[in-house]
Order: sequence, then C-alpha cells, then structure tokens
Amino acid sequence: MARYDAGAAEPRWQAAWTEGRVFEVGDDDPRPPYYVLEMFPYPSGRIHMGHVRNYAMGDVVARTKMAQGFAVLHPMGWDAFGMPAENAAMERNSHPGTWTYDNIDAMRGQLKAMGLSFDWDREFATCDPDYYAQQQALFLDFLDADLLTRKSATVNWDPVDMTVLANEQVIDGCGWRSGAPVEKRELTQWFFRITDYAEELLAAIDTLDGWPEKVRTMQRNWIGKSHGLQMRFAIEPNGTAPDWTELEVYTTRPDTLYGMGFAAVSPEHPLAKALAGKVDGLAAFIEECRRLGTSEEALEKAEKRGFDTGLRVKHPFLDETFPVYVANFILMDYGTGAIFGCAAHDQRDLDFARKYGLKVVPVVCPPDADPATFEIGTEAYVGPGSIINSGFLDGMEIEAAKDAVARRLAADGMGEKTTNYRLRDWGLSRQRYWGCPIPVVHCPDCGIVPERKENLPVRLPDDVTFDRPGNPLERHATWKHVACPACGKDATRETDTMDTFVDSSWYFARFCSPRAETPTDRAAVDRWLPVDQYIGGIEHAILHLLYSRFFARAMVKTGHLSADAAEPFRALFTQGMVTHETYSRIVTSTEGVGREVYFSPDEITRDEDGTPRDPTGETLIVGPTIKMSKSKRNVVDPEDIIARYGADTARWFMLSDSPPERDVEWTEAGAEGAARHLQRVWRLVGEAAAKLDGDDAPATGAGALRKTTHRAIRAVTDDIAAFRFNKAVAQIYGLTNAIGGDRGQDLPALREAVETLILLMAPMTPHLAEEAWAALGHSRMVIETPWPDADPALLVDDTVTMPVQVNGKKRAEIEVAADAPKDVVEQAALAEDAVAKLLDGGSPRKVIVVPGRIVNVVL
RNA sequence: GCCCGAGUGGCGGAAUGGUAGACGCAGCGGAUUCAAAAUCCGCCGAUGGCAACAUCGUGGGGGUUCGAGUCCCCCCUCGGGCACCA
Repeated sequence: MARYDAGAAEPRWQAAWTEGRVFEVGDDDPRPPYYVLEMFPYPSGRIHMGHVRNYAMGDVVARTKMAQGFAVLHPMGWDAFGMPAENAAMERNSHPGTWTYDNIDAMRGQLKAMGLSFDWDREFATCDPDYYAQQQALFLDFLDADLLTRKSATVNWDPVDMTVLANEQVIDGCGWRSGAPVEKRELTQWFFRITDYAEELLAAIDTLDGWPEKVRTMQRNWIGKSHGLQMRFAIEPNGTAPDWTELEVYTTRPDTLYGMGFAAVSPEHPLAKALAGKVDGLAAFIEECRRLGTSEEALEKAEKRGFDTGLRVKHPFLDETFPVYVANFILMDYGTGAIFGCAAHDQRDLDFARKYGLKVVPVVCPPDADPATFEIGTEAYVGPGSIINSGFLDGMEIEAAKDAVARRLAADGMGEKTTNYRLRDWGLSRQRYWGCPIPVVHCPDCGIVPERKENLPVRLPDDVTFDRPGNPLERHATWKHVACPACGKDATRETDTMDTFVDSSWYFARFCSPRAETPTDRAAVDRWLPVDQYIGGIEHAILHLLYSRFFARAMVKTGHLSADAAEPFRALFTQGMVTHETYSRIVTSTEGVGREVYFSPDEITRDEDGTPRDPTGETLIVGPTIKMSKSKRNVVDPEDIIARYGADTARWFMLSDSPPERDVEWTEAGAEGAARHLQRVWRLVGEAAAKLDGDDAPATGAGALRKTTHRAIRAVTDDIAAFRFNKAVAQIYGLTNAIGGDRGQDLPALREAVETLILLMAPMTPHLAEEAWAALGHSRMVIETPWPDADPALLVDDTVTMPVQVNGKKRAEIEVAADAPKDVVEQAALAEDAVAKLLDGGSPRKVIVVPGRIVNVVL
C-alpha cells in the first residue's frame, strides 16, 4: 500500500462532504439538537495557529456529536468591523470594506482547507448590511425598552491628529501616530444600561456549571458587588467652595473611621472642578492627571500623587478636622468618586499618607498583637482583629464595628448602608467609520429621534476617504444631513458607530436564522439556543462573555429570545495560546545603537548541533517561547503546514500533547511526529485490509486486543466529552501500539480493533479516517457512521495489582482478586518478603488498606 | 497596582490525597539494507552500585496527613484581563 497522500485525499473528501451536504442542518431535523460554536475570527487576512487549535477542538466536538446521533449546528462567520480595517485603509488609501472582504475570501479558503465541519450556508460577516440592519433594529428595540441611556464619558483625545484614541493607541500617555501627549475629553455617549442587570448577572453565575471556575470568579470580581456605607462629612467653610457644605464618600470599611487621616476626591470630581480655579496650582495638577489616559491600569500603576485643596472636613465622632486632597488614584466611576483614607489598614492610603506626612493611627489590632504597642510600618494591616483607639467601637470585632458606625451615622442622618457594584455601564459609542451606524437622528426641534425601522439599514456610505485622521462620517458632504423622521425638518444623523463588542454579543443567535427579516426567528432560536458548547480564548473571559450575557437578557426583554436563552452559553471552554521559539540577533547601526532583529522559523537554517543561522549565515540566539506574534516573527503559517503535511497532521498535533486549556508550543519535531503517526496508522490499515479481505464475522471472546479496544472506546469517549483531547490522543496511541504488536490469529478482533481506531480518530483526522474506512471496504462514509459502543463486560478485570507501602514508601507489590476483602489483602501484604524484613518479627502499629488502590503498613 | 491562572525528566505532558514520570517527541543501542530513507525491537529522571538495590527528586520555604505533584500558609517566576485591540 502506497504512503498516505494527504495532498490528494484531503480535497477529495472535502468535496465529498460538500456534495453530500453532511454539515448542513435544517430546523426540522428529527435528531436532538446540539449547537457547538467557536469564537468567530477577526478577518485579519490569514488564519494563524491559534485558529487552527480553536477550530480543531470545535470540530472534534461537532463530529463526535454527529456520530453520537445529534443534529449539530456548527456555523462560522466573521467579526468584521473594527480598527485594523481603517488603519489598513489609511496605509493603502483604499476602502476598509474592500480590505475586509478580500481578507474574508482568503481566510475562508484557508479554513476550508482544514476540512472543518462548518455549515457554510449560514456564514455572514458583521459588516454585511443585512447583519447590521438587524443590529440597528435591536438597538431601536433596546431604546424603547429603556435599555439605553446617554451620558457623559471620558475619551482619549489626540490633539494633533484631532481624533479619539483607543487605549491601545495610547503609549506612555502619548498618541501612537502623532506622539503628542494625550488629553481627556468628555463626550456625550450612548450606554447600555448593563448596571441594571448587575445583580442578576452576578447571581446567575452560580448556574453556569458548564463554565470554568476561573472565568466565573473573574466575572464575579469584575461585577464587584460590595456592601458598604455611603456617608457625608461636613466641610469646614474656608471660602474657596461656598456651595459645598458636605462631601459624600463611599467606604467598605466604616469600622476604620476613627483611623481616618485624610479625605480624597477624584480629579474628575465636581468638587475638584469647583476648586480648580480657586486654589493655586490645583488646576495644573488636575491637568497633569488628565494626561494619564483613561485606563484603570494606567491610573493604578502611576505613582500615587495628591494635591492638598486646603479644605478640611469634620470627623463625625471626633472633634477633629482632616485635609481634603485631590488624588490621582481615586476613580470617579467607583462609589462617589471620593473616599476617606485610613492609612493603617489600606496599602494605597498608607503609601499616600507616608508620602504627604499624614496621620497613621492603627484602629484594628491583630489577634496576637498587644494593642498598647501595635504599630504600622510600611505595610498596612488588612487582616482580622479587634477595634482599638476608636471610642465607642473599642473591643468590637470588625463586622460589629461596621454595623455600629452605620447605625450611629444613620441615626444622625449622615450616612446609610448601600450595596455598590464595580461594574459600569457599557459605553458603545465610537467616533469611527468602520462600525455599525447608530440609527438615530438629532433634530433641533425634536431632540434625539430614532430612525424608522422601515428605513433600516442606515448604511455606511462607500465614498469616504482616509487620507486624514478623524471620522469620515463626520466630514462626509451629505451623509449626515437628513430629514427628521418625526417632523421632517433638517436634522443630522448620529455619526458615531457602535463598539464592535455589540456585533459579537448576538452573532450566536443570528446563526440560528441568518437570513431572517428580523434579528431572530423565534422558532429557530428556541430550537438551538443556548449554545451547548462555546470555545474560545481566555482573553475573552470578561468583556465579550459578560456583554453577551447582558445582550441575551436584553433580547429576552425585547422579545427576540425566550427566557431560557437568557444565559447564552451552557458550557464554555477556554483554550490556551500557540507559542513558538524566537530567533534573533543584535544588529548594531552605524551610530552604534544595538537593535534586536527577529527571524521567522522558515527563514532560519540549523547546524548539525542545532545552532540556528540567519540567511546570511550569522549565528542567531534562541529566545523565549512566547505567543506567536508578527512583531517577534515567531509565526508558523498554517497554510504552509497544510501544504507540507496536510490538514490532518496540523489538527492532530494541535490536539495531542498539551492540555487544551494550556499553551501549546509549535515545534517542527512535534509536527513530524504527528505526520509519522498518521502514516503508521495508514500502514496498519493497509496490512489489516489485506488480511481481512472477505472476513466479516463479528468479534467474540475476551482476548487482550478486544479488551484494549473496548477500553480505548470508553476512555476516548470520556476524554473527548471532558475536553481532554491530549489524553484521548494518548489512548489512541495505546490502541495503535496494541494493533501493531498484535501477532494473534483472531481476525474478527483485529477488524474490530482497526475499525475502532479509525472511528475514534475520525473527529481529529477526518480525511485520513475516510480514506482508511474506504480502504477497509466500506461504502458509507465515516461521517455517516455511528460512534462505537464499549462492551462493559470487556472493561473489568478479575485481579488487581496493589502497591504495598511501609511508612508511606513503596516496598512491594501484590496481586489480589479485585473483590478480595481487606483482611485478605492485609495478610498478603504482610507476607511479602520486603515487608516482613522491615517488620523484623514485630507487628505493625496500623495497616491501611484502600481497596483496589494501595496498602500502607505503619510501623 | 488590582483580579484570574500556570510552574513535574533534555522537551510536550500523565497521575479520584494512594506505585511520580502514562503517551508522545528528542536521544542512545540493535535489527533490516550494498548504503541510506522508511520501518521494527530495546534502553531512556538524578546520584551511588557489576547487580540486587539504596538515596534524592514535581519553582522555593513552612505546615496538615498513615501517605502530598495534588490540601493549607508565605514567597519567586511566567502568562491572561483591567472597560475604545479583537
């Protein structure tokens, strides 16, 4: 039998599947429905190994479920709006749509070459007017249902390019293109009222038992529910802020009120603004804070700085006043944008207090410390303890003190208990062209007027230019000038478009009825949703998944989904990244400046001893193994791999070795090994087919090969269901080795083993499986063949081998009947030479027998 | 900075609190071959030992347990997220 020729076999079977329409699924399919979905890609132009891994996993799930008798919905599309298309348009002076659709064509071809079981009839791109028309309809329904609001938000503003910047376009506080220091600007923007659902989104996390615990934890923390106290401090008048009589703060630690050392407000706090013109230097300080950008990360990492406003607030229980600072680490979006600082029991407050020489009074004493001598050094104490130095609170535990403070302040009308969430409303307005237009019109008389549904979609104009920064919709000659849908007078369209997270927050629902004239077809979504298995990168653990959960609820409220689809993803799997070694050398410029230059894996050559060299023969340094990225050039192109080894090899390698949730390193040797295994299977099939010609008696008996076969069925079935693809692969290697080593004459058992091997491999290497299946004489395709069943009778053993430990160290092994009673096992263990020797005639203190597992003799 | 993960042979990794290193890759030895490729068989954590075997060994340090890679506490390193990247 000739070597397996993937290059010839793969396109042939892909054509056979397409012709048989085996991946297209209708809504009237009598089989039980199963919806498996991989996160759709951004059409960057080429698929990368991360896609190969993601889609190989989804394909295993889809094909296994098909074999197990389900009607499987397995769609694919394109997350096609976003900044890269605009950047490309600027660089090439072309249109984002041209670039995007060209990329989609290229990537579709690459995905098809992988032999994935997608129903391509359902494909769409989010930039298709048919898709965004329905998204605009959803927006209008959400507007009606009070799920949207408009309010002011801060954006990064590049004063040179006159454009809004994304956080990733702000580098060290400066615009990425202009290099100019970034400013903050306040714009009125649209927001989804996701905070109205904070409690529900939090509570429902408990029901998501098909999700990884770490993602559930991240979402809980992100929503950040806290119980605290909203309280007001009286401001001591000093003439600088005559309208301000009190300062309202939010705290989760009212028990530390006696430890107060200062109060602080955000630079964006109204009080800070009120004081800016009155206090020398404050305006400049606030201006400096604006330079930090809008990301929480930037604020948190910046050095903690503050500015004393000169204003003082009165302590509610003490006859004392404390300074009010404007501080760069106070977030306006959290609580009231103002805090009281207790330096002894909060690290940030302590750092701040030390820096500005403010009071540090410990008020919580650790259980093992002496209240008389307990002091705070450079580390705040955040643990449990009892209250000290705190008047009526002294001696209380923390929780009791919190209650006592809350009661007393409530009685005085100065504060009340509140529940607070860290979660903020979802700002969706973007000042960009390549996104879904927000379908509203601004009328001088009527205000904000929704576009009429019959006028949807509000289409993006094609005649736009990208020769300068800023939003082309804004400067387009005619596009924004329209008649008011309400009164017919001259009005202007909203020129903002939607955040691309909106596009990806409901695409899974659209796949159920991609050509419907409404956002969803209720019969279709009721049949398919929620998604049974969702697969994608861990980087989407919070935003995309949380927004989708909100969107599903909003779609329930507006009648586009049934209530039982409020949680859109029944099960979630987050896969790791694909990494590769890096190769570089330092190139010194004529000015003597060294620069690290990277080389890609297909550019390098290797010496006998493995030393890598660049094309000119210079020695290269092997750098760290990191996520494949263009900048480090450690990218392996799936197209090259498929051309060289075939799609099955790429898929097999991506699924073997590494646990799917962890990062996997692409290595040349690993790919070779995968290719070799596929050849070996092909050879074994050829040998078996020759022997088995004409013999089709059913396998009987309980020989070793049959036992191995049925154990493999059990293990692989379980491993695939639990996303342990690497272990499923190891089991398949085991079965392959057993077939290769089989010298028996039991041909029915051999046929059973080989056919089982092919069926178990089929979800991972579907082309090879079809080719082998045909070689074994089958006329029906594997894709139409049911999954094998394990015979329970072949899974049990009569005897077990048990290790015997003495004081926890293994000293012997015994072979006993599987159902042997404990005392029989104990006797057998004590009778072992090695054990008897260590016992030295004495008797053990204790013998622990764990049936079927282990014996431990304690001396 | 904050939140969430991960660290086991030369490498990827396996191990319901119960024999650490399954399976694969690389390497070494052998068979086959005129030779090579391909293939097949064997060995393969470290140290000591002819061997039987012994001791050590799961990022580092403590602890719980008859027994810890696994549970608890502290630390180190690497990765993901931080609301306008997708």
